[in-house]
Amino acid sequence: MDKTSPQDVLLTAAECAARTGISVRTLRVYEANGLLSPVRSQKNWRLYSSGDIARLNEILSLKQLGLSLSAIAEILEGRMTDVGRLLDIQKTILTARQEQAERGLRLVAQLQSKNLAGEGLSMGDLLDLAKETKMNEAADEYAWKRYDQARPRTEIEPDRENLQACAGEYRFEDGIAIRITSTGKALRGELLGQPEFDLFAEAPDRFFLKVTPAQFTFSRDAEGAVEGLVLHQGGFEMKAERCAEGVFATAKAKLEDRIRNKTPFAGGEQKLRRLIGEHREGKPDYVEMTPVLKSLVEEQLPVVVKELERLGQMRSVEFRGVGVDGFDIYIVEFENGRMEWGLSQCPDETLNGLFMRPVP
DNA sequence: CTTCTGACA
DNA sequence: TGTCAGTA
Repeated sequence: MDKTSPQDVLLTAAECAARTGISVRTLRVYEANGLLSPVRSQKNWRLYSSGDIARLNEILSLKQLGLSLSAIAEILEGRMTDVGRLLDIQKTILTARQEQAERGLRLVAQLQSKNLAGEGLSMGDLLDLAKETKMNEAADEYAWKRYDQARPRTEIEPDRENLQACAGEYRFEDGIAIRITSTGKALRGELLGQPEFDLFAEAPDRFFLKVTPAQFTFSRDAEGAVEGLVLHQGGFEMKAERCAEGVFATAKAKLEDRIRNKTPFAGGEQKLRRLIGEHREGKPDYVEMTPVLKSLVEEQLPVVVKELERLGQMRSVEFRGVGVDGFDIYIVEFENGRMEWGLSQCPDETLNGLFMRPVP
């Protein structure tokens, strides 16, 4: 079922695990449940093809929706049409919601009787109730988006005129510019500081990337002119509006200047020192971060906190230069070692990138 | 040094 | 799902 062409890159179990953020053990479990079937090397090592990775992404998305491994196996293996698959997933989501509503109702009944008995309700009771009634909708929606963004897609023949209409420059709400060009047969996209990528059509105004699970939808105004786009990635949807030609080139030139002249973001070092301090406390300030970065930071926080604990007091912070991707690179010395930190920010100064790694 | 299987928590 | 033993 999985395509494995000769030139396909094959990942070992550990590499695959690292890339997808799950453990080798988990990969084995999925395989045992018939969800994955990587090829084996002569040494009997598992080798994961890009097809396996795609399938794994789909499995992980379905799992986020709360489906059991056996349910996922059924969906993936049965010759379920797309419609059948969607109905199945919707059913799972709605069932979960129903169960949650029932839990909420039980809680309400409990609190009502407590109230009637004149016992008075505590703040904790009310908070429980609020949590039970409100919380999960956002989580469901996020899980659904992640699934929809990660599912396999089918390419269609793009319409020439449509490609031309989509081409142009756009700016996201945080000020980041993106350039879309038409080759006549397909679209290419370029985000500042990142390699260009191809966009494949799956619908007239909807395109997807093959290198990573992400899609673009283009929107039109009343006259039918393309006025904006939405980037769907990582469970998020980021809107951008068409902007003047040349904005991208200007931003690119500015980045190249920063790289050449080793110019850090204004106030970058102070910001970094503050961030490291906050990470040490396990309480980063998310206010000045884009939503995407926030979720990334939240995800890696436990690991970072542990690492900072090991490293001890911060000794010094030294700016090294600007990377090709626009990240300011700093070397941070600690009592027990050193780390490299990188940060990048949008034109409006919100933080949109942060990475850290230990260096020898 | 890494992966594999199987077992147990 | 983490971890351990005993191998290949």
